Amino acid sequence: MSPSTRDTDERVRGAAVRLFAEKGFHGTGIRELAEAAGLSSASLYHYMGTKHDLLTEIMETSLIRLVTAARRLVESGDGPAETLAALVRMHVAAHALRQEETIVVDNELRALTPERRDNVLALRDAYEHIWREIVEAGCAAQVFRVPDVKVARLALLEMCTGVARWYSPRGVLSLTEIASAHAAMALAMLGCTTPLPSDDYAIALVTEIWGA
Amino acid sequence: MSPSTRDTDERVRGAAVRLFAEKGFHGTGIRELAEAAGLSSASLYHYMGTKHDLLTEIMETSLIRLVTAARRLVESGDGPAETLAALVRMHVAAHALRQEETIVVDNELRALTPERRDNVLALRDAYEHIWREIVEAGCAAQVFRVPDVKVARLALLEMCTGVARWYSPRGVLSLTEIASAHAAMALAMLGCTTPLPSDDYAIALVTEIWGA
Amino acid sequence: MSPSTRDTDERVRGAAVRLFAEKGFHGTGIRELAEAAGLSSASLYHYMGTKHDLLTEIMETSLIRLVTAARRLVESGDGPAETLAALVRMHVAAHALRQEETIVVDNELRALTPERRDNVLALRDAYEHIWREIVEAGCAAQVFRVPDVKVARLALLEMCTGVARWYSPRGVLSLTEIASAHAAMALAMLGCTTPLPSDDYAIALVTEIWGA
Amino acid sequence: MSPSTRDTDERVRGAAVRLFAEKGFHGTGIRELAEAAGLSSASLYHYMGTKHDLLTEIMETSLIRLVTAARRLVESGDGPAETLAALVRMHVAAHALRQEETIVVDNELRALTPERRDNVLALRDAYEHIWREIVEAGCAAQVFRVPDVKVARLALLEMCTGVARWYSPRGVLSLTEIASAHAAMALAMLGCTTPLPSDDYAIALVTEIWGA
DNA sequence: GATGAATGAGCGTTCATTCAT
DNA sequence: TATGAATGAACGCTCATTCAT
Repeated sequence: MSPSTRDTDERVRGAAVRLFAEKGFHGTGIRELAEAAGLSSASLYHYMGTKHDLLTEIMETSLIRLVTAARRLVESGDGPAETLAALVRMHVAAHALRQEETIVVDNELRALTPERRDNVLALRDAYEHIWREIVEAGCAAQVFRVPDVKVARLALLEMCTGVARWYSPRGVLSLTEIASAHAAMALAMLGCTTPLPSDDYAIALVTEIWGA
Repeated sequence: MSPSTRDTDERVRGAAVRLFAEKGFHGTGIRELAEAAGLSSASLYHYMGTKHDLLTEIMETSLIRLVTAARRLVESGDGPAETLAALVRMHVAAHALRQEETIVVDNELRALTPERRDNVLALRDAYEHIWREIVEAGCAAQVFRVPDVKVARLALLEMCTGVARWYSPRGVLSLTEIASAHAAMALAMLGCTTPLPSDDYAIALVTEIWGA
Repeated sequence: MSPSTRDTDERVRGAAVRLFAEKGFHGTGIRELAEAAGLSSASLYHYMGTKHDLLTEIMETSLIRLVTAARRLVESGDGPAETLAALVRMHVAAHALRQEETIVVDNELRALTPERRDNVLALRDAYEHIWREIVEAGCAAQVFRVPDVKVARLALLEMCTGVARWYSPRGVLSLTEIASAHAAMALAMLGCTTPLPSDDYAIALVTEIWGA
Repeated sequence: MSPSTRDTDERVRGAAVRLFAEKGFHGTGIRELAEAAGLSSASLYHYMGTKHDLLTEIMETSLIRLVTAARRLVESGDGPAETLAALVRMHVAAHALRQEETIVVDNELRALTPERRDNVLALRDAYEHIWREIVEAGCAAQVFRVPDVKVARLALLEMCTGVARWYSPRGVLSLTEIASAHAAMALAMLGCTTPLPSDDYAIALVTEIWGA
């Protein structure tokens, strides 16, 4: 596979991510995608299977990276509070830096065929499972105090995922500031008032795993 | 207009809300919509303008109701903490009880033509403006303490809106419990530790405005 | 049949004539027709059979009137030149005063089903037969001198029929002047230089047969 | 563009000209057109823009050719009588040899959108302007004597255009004979008795400009 | 590797017409 | 007499995909 082939592969993938995020899977036509990738619609099929395959690949890659990052943080984590803060920072950074991919993951589950949806859902469940264990561990250790463990976890994830829906790289706050604010609010939500030192490791992990 | 006409109107609207929420606007075909409403695709056009008109109406109605409810709560609110808790309860209740409509509002902005999107965005901005004023008032009065006012407001809304994405009427927690948990977490996020009495007024308001 | 029924009948017919002339039979929708007649599309069907029936009736009525008028002129005619001039005046007057109906007759033959087209063609042939007999009689009597009898007849009719395509009641020339000019040119075309007195009988006949 | 592409282009155009002439623009369906061109309805769209675009192109091409031919004749014309005879021969030949295209031009103006109609009308006006100048020049030079200049011009054009409505290549008269008959009648109509030599240049010009 | 040509299926929408009220 | 409601069929057009070159 020549370098230019890989370039084209990435142009196609990039165009798909952008368009699927902007217009949705069903709202994006194959010709539109081809034009955005600088190819004819027939040529597109040298670089992908079907439109559905492309979507599936995007979603799976994105979720695998999230799971990978989360596992790394959990393995090297100190206590529940520190680990949860790291997860929040990582999740926020990923949803800000890879806004389009994560939006696709969040919005286009419904566009998948049942079989493929199951695969993707398994990945998403694996990711959420990591969060659940931390939240539950923190509650068990009475580091966290919440009205309801499950509701807290879901609310936490929705809050952090939402960053992808409003983040702009041109905003006044830096990504580090936004991530720290979320970490602080997350711990506050969980009734944990211990102040934590700022730490950019989780953000660095995102850039490592997703690429520059 | 006979009663059966209004019934059919509502069947069409109901089918649209359900399908648009489930499959997305672009993922829902006119014939599918017609079948769900128990009509031929031609008959559908007695009860709606275009498919776009139907989407627009759904989104606008939903947002107008949210704005109406929010204004009522703000007008009758005591202080920032009490008002914010009421807003949270109302928003959560609306997103749980009217899950499908609110999902459509959240996901299908991009399916609107620019002109109509502007209208809908103006409504959404009006709604968010109400939240902003409460959050800012609470911060000014030092009832709330947050890392960043804007980030806090956005995170809060994402957290509460997210209920529409996971709520199930068959869950173990009652809606009141979920709403209260969110109110408590919201205030915790905002650094406000004063305990608030539970209050079902905001939820009752939702059922009043949206109908049983 | 009440007077108002006849009024409505005529409103429907009038709207059809106008719209079929302006937009063509296939270019005119039944709802458009209903709106122009001030009725709902369902009510339209109290005043007509099908859209095709309406077209057929318009065309047949128009051609029957042309045949009637032509026969009256031929029966009371003096010689070929006088009779031909009268036919020209009548034809021009009918195509100016009943511009829309005659345009429909000329343009919409193709929209008829074969069976109905045959009926209408028989009427048209009857009308053209009258012209043919006059032209041929004039040639036989050496009152007319033309390069080719058939070509002359066809050219004559096209010239006179064309009036419906350009006549405007707001033009500077009166209908009498236009009719006389055509009569003069027709005779000139036929190589007949005898000057003829102007005579408004043929025009009066048109207003008599077609109504005011 | 391969030869077969051009062939298909012409098959599509040819089918459109034939069907639009026979059944009218609104009376011709896309599937009917596709079948006549030997393609699927989807493939049709490789060879045309919209159905309207196709109609517009047919009408504009036809009118541009008429204008081109007329200008060539006027530039090389001797006097008003000779030039007018040449115009008549050319117009008649074009309307006989390109019967279908000219019928489309004459009948389908109303099917165009206002903007496109304006373009086409400008071309038609340019063509009619050429005729007007010749008729007026002949009248000014007292070569022609007519009841009314404008009426004469309109009648002349209608007579000659009408050829498209009745000409058949299987008729007993040759095209040259028909064209000459019209030239003679036209001059007679205009009160011009000078006999003119027959001349096939105008007809040759038509076959040159329109193709064999 | 790249694409013009091709298409069956389906899109959202409108058609002329019928019928119960 | 009048019309809302209803529909099967068709409208013009685009879809994702394939394949020969």
